[in-house]
Amino acid sequence: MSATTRKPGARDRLVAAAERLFYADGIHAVGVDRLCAEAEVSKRSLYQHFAGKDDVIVAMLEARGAALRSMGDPGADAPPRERVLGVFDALERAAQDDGFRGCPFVGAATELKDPAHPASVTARQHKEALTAWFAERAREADVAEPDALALQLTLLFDGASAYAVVRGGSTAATRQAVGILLDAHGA
Amino acid sequence: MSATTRKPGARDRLVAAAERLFYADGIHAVGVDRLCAEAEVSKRSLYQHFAGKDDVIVAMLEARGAALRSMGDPGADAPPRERVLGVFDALERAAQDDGFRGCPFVGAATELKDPAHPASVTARQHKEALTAWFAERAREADVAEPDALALQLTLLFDGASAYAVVRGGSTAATRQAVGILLDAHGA
DNA sequence: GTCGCAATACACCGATCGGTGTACTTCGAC
DNA sequence: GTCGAAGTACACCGATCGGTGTATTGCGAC
Repeated sequence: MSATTRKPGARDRLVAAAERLFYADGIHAVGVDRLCAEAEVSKRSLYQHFAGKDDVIVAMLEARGAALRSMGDPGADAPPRERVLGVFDALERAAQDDGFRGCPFVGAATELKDPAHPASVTARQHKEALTAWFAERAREADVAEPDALALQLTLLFDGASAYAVVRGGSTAATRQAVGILLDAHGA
Repeated sequence: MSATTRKPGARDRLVAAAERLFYADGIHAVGVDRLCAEAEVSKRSLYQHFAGKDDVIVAMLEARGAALRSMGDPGADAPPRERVLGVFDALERAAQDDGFRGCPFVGAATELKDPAHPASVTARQHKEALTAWFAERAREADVAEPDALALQLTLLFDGASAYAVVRGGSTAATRQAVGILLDAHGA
């Protein structure tokens, strides 16, 4: 028990339920009643912990972000190229699952539409963090244009996510494209 | 007035309103009341032309598809490489608009979640058509692996769309990546 | 033991959801 | 002139939406 939070409690269960339900069925499709029921938390408690549904969405994305940060990373001692490929391997693995619904951040921003929504801001920050992580690996590999390569890898990442959502599963063409870009940039 | 349709009528106005509203605010966020109001069509008429809201969604995607088919295509007499780049130029132009909300097909499939939903099927078909179009251009350019290249171009297309939605605008890295892939495949 | 906080149960709010029933108007074809 | 199809107006349905008010309970700290 930390100094700020005395109990593990209801808030965490709400966030966990939000991660599951919002991802599986969509943010608009899940009402607060169902969310509370699934979390086994009273509606009143929800509004003691959060300002409203929008606030729950943000908390859910932040929890997702923390969990996803080091998704398929083999570790800092591995060569940068392997670490980059590890991320795409993890995505490919996740995309095989029937329950895969794409990147939750892109999904939230897409469904919310409003770029000024707090959750859209969180989504933007997460994507920028992913690109920055790619750029660090590119610099470690002494790439001439690390930022351009990082952006392109992010495009492929989100493109592969969209592919999985719309068509199901994954394609070997993704990994090939990653290799081509890496080679072209001299990584 | 054609032989099949005697009047321009209410159905077209509903589809047009659906294209605008569903794209701008999201499918779940727009109710049938608002849809009818915006189309200046009575609610009763909607249910005389469509089986339900889901049916309107499908019709809206089909209309979008027909409009988008030859989006930025300079024409069949242009070299295949230019025609491919033309599509990405059109996307880049569209992404500059403040109202850009990504590919409507990916957006619909993302928001609907259910892959069995008729609209999800329509979305899948449209994406497959785009990939097939890329593959035709690749074959015209005598590429060794036309299907792989076509898939990769589709990944970049959807990745760039997601980029615009989450971060706003477009990036020059997209066009560079298209060039790299085209070169690597010998197009 | 008792105080205070976290959490609960549950009724309730106005608004909106997708969808329907019924009666009326408009208008072109014949 | 009349008939049928297309469209409109509007009330209505049960369900659900996000959110609140009120009263009660379980439980650890002191």
